[in-house]
Amino acid sequence: MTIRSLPATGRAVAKTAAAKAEASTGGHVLTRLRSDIVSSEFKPSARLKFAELTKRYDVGIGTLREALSQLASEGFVTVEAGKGFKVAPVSAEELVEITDLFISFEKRAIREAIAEGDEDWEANIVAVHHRLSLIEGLPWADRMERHAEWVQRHREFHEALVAACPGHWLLRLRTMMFDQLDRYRFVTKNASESQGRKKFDEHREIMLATIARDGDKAAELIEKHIRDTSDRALTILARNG
Amino acid sequence: MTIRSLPATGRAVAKTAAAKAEASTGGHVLTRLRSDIVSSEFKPSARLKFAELTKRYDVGIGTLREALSQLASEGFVTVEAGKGFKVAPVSAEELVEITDLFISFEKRAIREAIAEGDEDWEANIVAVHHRLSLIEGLPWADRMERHAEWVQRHREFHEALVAACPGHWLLRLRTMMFDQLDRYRFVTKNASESQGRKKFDEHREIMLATIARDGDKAAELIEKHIRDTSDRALTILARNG
DNA sequence: AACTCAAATATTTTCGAAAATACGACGTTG
DNA sequence: CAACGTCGTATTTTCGAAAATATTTGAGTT
Repeated sequence: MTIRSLPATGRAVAKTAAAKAEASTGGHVLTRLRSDIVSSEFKPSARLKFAELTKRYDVGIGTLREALSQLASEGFVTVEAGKGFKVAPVSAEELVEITDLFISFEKRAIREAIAEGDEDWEANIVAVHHRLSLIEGLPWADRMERHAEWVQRHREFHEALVAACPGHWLLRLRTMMFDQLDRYRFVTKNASESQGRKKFDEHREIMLATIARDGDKAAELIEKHIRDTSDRALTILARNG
Repeated sequence: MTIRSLPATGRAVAKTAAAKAEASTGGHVLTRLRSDIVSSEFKPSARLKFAELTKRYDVGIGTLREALSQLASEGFVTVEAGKGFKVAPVSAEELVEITDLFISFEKRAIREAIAEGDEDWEANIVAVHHRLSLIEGLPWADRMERHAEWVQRHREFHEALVAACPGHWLLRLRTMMFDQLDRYRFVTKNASESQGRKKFDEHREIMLATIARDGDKAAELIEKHIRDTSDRALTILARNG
């Protein structure tokens, strides 16, 4: 076998769970399907018919079914025996609950990460935050252009913060809630420039508090940060009915 | 539409999620597979080959694959693309973490249930507790004979306690952790008669505190109750290596 | 019109054959 | 003999035809 590639930068980070899933076509369709639900390509409560989906993603029925049942256990779709799959509905109540759960997990996880994290953990946070800030610091038009990339880097940033937390299940549940929040965050994507600037500052402050190993401050900043976004999603949701 | 059936007893409880899953053969094999993992029929870290499983459960490969991927997102099995499925390993660390998470969910859920629960909720708790006590009050030999039934009724009892909690995600995560704990509880099934008597008493006390709407007391009793079982599992786990 | 029932249609669910991939055995080479 | 590549076997992964199930349509009845 030939050498696959020289690690260009020093980014010796293990492949993420998401990247691993992408290896197989089944994992790929799972990712695409979830992304299409998050981006409301498939509207809440819409039926997901195999006939349509096989054409759209060009995969077999079996593969699709596997992806859909996984999304069902993740909570993105509902399934009723004999009646097929539907996109899970969204509601203000659910957003409130998911937000509360996510915040409680994230706060606990970051405290533990701060207590346990080593120098690599710290360095990775700085690196990933930098990547995020490269997009967030852009002129507003460019920033919006690269929204999809921003979502990815934002996720990586929050993941890096808690990566040193030793509780695997805590991280797992945290990620589950983060994924659910994505659905609601999506409605806030057309934010104002001032909102964008605010996020930029918040991320830097969170990063600094974490590096300074100030668990209380980091937890408090994160709570504000998350709740603020959720509150905006909530008002948008209320406006649309 | 004709009357479907006269509710023979007063048990007007909605069909449980588990019962719904059993409707399809896919749901059935999922349940059996999970149960076989919980009961250590398949040992932790053991490979799960399709050839073997199709014979054992007499279902097609596709159906099995679907069940296995769901168990993967529930955390009972692990999956590596191209290498198939394995039973998830168990460890003392994991037991400690799962116990902590479950207790935090259960305590929060029961407080909310006590705040929100109506008379039907109360009545159901009394009924389900009675069904549980019918087995727990049996002479020890008979009690052990019906262990599988006990597991089911024990689950129903704890589910009934928190059923009035309005947070769907909280209940969902709670159930996830409860299911995981089942794997570890299994090693404690050969308990002594005195242990059995203790559980019998604890369940009655929890039931009474809940009916009396004493959230603090109920939460405290539950924490002790759960932690006690986990601690015993922990010592057994340590003894076996 | 309102209701029932059966046939026709639409959709899901199951299954295992076929393709793709991983793994081990074995000979070859440096 | 260790490292490498090749072939054969074991296993997983994908796919869509066929069976099972749900839904709609429409003719017949009250």
